[in-house]
Amino acid sequence: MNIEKTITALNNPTRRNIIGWLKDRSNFPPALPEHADLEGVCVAFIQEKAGLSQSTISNYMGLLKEAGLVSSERHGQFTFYSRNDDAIQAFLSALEKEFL
Amino acid sequence: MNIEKTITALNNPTRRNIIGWLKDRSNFPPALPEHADLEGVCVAFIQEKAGLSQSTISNYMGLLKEAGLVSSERHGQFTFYSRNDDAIQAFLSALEKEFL
DNA sequence: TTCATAAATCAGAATATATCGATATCTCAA
DNA sequence: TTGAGATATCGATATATTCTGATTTATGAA
Repeated sequence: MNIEKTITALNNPTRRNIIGWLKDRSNFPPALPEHADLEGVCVAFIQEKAGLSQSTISNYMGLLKEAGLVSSERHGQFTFYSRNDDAIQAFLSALEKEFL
Repeated sequence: MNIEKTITALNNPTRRNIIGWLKDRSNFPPALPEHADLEGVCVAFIQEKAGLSQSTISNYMGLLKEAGLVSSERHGQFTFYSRNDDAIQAFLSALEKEFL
């Protein structure tokens, strides 16, 4: 848990939104039938929801992943990103410890 | 509680340290006798502890105050800053609500 | 009223972040 | 093996942040 990197990753409204959206798969279009059993959401769906360019979202997902807030799995041409609940919890605990 | 402004204020190690230091008055030199009954710590003490310039610390305290994380009281030529525990708690709760 | 001190504000240089379009890489399918 | 689609990476520009020293603005004391 790198608190510096994590705060920086979350210091952006779109990236915070992405973390929020990923709480619930139904925030995105239904997965293709062949992806029905996979965790996570592909970049294109996140991009569409965020309304920013593909390169920006790819970059954002990289930052969130670097910070440990999401994980990714590649399946074919798709990369599926999902929340890393434990890391998010750990971050909040670290903040409490530092500030309270 | 402006989560954007607050995260930005905390997205800096020195500013996070300041919030931490202000938990305990004994992190700073003893107050002058004529200030013994006042809350908070003067800018000069914070500056010395942080090891950054006066203008930087004054600016940082302004950001923290803008974000509601500290309050200030002027007494004579001195400005005393103290933690705003409620706001810090509210921020952590807001983060939890947004992310968990 | 004038001086010294504490803090705030200003102007500026260096670095980081946001965001894009273009290009490169990877993988499936024809 | 070629083409198309999904991501990732690159290069660039605009904006924001960090941090400084210099200046300005209080304020208390001589």
